[in-house]
Amino acid sequence: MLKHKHNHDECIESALEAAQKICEERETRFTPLRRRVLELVWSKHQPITAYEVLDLLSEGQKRVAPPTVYRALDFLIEEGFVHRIESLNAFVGCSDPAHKHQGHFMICTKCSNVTEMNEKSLHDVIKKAAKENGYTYENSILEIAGVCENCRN
Amino acid sequence: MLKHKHNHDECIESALEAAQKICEERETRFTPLRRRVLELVWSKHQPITAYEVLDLLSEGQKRVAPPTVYRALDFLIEEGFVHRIESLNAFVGCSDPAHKHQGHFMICTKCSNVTEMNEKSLHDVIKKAAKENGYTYENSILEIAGVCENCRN
DNA sequence: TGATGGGTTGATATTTTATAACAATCAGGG
DNA sequence: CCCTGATTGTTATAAAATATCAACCCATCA
Ligand SMILES: [Zn+2]
Ligand SMILES: [Zn+2]
Ligand SMILES: [Zn+2]
Ligand SMILES: [Zn+2]
Repeated sequence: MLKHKHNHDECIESALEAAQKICEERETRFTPLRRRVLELVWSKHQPITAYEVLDLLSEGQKRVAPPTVYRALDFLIEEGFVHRIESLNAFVGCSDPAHKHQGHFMICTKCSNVTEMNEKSLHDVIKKAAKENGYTYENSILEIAGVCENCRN
Repeated sequence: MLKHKHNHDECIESALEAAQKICEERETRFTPLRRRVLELVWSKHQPITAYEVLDLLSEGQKRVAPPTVYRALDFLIEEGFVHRIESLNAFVGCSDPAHKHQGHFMICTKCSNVTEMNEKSLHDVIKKAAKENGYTYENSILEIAGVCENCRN
């Protein structure tokens, strides 16, 4: 269950438009394939595996091969339009692609919905912890498993 | 490079003894296989993959099959003697097996050494963030990538 | 024009990581 | 000893990701 009902088509559309715009700014190539893969990642509005993307991408045409999908995903991750959820081997669209970052997520163990946290304070605490332990911070993944509000009711 | 030089044999030995003791308390079975796998996980004192464990375990005897290793690792993770590092598909011995928890790690991108953080404050901040976002906290993984003190020099 | 070169995609094969399913063995209680 | 449940062995397969090389696209410029 999604946290809030919303027009998901619009939601996808705005993600695609944002990506397009950012790529123009950065002069990187938002090719039809990359656009289509980003659309498919958003289509589920939940974590989606590379092979699920592959299946969707292959519908109504010759089956594509894994590298096609992985390369597109690599690009989208590199640009910050998609995050990889390590604990699920799955991918999810970024809720704030304008600002490059690694994602901090909460994952509902009942419904599999994922919420991205864009909280600077949390980010700062993590950076600080790294520093205190003598590490020069590069990036981090945080994946919290729990039960979401909807699923508790 | 390890942060501090130490007698690694002793280090392994004490991890094994601690595990043995905990299993006696819990009345779970610390079989020779499970003991051996835990020993191998500790032997590297760095994240080790399941198949590396498999190779080591197979030395000087008939090659064991993957399920043998994965089942032992499952047990050790369940008991809290080993953590899985999601971003590396690898496993590492827990530095504080007496208190069950999921691990929070820093991973050096130069030397691959891993430091486990057993900081309650960090744990509390993460729990708090989950609560604020409407989630009932179950557990979490945190994996910070950075450069360790040794590797900066 | 058409050669050149970088970036992208296609295609084939393989590697790496993990699990399913069932048989054999072991350890403890009656 | 026999039964039972847990553990381990064995075979096969699934799932996730990558290596490699060929084909294609397209902008630049000789
Ligand atoms: Zn994001
Ligand atoms: Zn839920
Ligand atoms: Zn630990
Ligand atoms: Zn290092």
